Amino acid sequence: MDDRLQANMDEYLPLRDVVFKTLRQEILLGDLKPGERLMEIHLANKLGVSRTPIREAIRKLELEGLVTMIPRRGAEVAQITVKNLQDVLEVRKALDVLSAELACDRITEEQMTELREACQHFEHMIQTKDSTKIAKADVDLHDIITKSTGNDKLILMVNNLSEQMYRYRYEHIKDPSSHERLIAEHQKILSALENRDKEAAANAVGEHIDNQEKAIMQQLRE
Amino acid sequence: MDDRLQANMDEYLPLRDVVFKTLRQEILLGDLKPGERLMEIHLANKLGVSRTPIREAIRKLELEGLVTMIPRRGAEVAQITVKNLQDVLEVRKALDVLSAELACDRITEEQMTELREACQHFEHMIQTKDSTKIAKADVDLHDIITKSTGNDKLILMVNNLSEQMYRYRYEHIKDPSSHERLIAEHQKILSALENRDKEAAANAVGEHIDNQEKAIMQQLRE
DNA sequence: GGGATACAGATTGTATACAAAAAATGAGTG
DNA sequence: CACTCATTTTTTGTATACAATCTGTATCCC
Repeated sequence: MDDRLQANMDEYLPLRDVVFKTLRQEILLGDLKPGERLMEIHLANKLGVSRTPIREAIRKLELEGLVTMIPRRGAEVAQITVKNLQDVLEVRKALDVLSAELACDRITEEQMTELREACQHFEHMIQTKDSTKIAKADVDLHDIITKSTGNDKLILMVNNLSEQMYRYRYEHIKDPSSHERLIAEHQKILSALENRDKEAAANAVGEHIDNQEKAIMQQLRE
Repeated sequence: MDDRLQANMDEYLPLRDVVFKTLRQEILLGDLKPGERLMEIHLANKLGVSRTPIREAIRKLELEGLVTMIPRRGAEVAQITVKNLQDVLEVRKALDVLSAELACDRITEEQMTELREACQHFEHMIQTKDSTKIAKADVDLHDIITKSTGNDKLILMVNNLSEQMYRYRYEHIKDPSSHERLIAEHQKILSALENRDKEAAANAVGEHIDNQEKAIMQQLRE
């Protein structure tokens, strides 16, 4: 019926995973708004599947913290409070700093090259003024650093934490006044990694997150 | 108004959550061994429920990294490798250090008292030589510190990470030769928090985890 | 004997049916 | 008019049914 869901038959994906990714995307992009109820039959009809895959997807979203379960009332998109965001950012800062420190020790020359390219690519995307592209370039850049630690658990957790802030960070990136600062901060991180200077890397990443926090909090006051 | 009614209703737990907790416990305690297949009908019969709650529980365990999914073959208990444990410990160390630092700023006098009591209780439990009790006392003690940060996300993540090592830590605690060292380390952490000395606290917790890592790795070589 | 193949059983993936609870509605009463 | 209580509807929670497919085994052919 809805072949949108079975796009590539080559690689089989259970419907629950398709639904999971779809719903997560919609939440992160703000398509589904905080507090909005996720009703199973409704979603099932909308996506052209039965309730079973929907429910299994919701279980994952629940553990990821993207939806809140109310017993016998179902799921709703998690309400993100200021306190909540601060908590997430506090943890994320610690883990991103850890990433940077580990990366100093472990990043390969190949990955360094990749990182330099990603930095340049980011600057190009800034010039396009296309927020979606800028956001993607930013994510890609940070992914390279995280991946270079080789710590799978860390990669998983940092990704998860980052995702929780996508909707806000996206708005933040829209603001052109921050663009120059972002480029400078990336540059700082890059050169710290090039010198394999853990302390500098930790400081640079720390500041980067602090600024991000300020921007998000500023934006939340509206 | 009907807050009391709701409070009474809170005792209800969906079967999926019961199953989730049960399976997780069995995995963490080593009752279900790494590589073991989790077959839905079998588990459903064993726990006296249908496949539906089992499947939903497995989806959560999957996201938590406790089971691995093989498409169209089902779930199996995640194989824990040395690399895997090192990854978890690396992250955990960063978060426990963060906890200690935040606790220095935020712990209340009441919680400090609680912590002192927990320390004494731990020493008493050591004397009983009952590993289960010692393990519980140890968890309680660390929980107080984590909770005192007031960071809900941090609390959640540290708990999750700790749980991943329960099976190994338990064996570690059985070894009486480590008991004196554990007491000394707890004492060190306690006094650092008493003096609200972030650096000392961070160091003490860092060493604590390092030693734990050594013990677990030692034990894994058998 | 070795290997390909077809069939049977087991197991997951998905849909649907049924039960139980919560929310919404509406009628009756003070 | 407000308020309560019963009834209906909606929605979740759980169980079961059906379909797809993977695995193992036995058989047949070379």
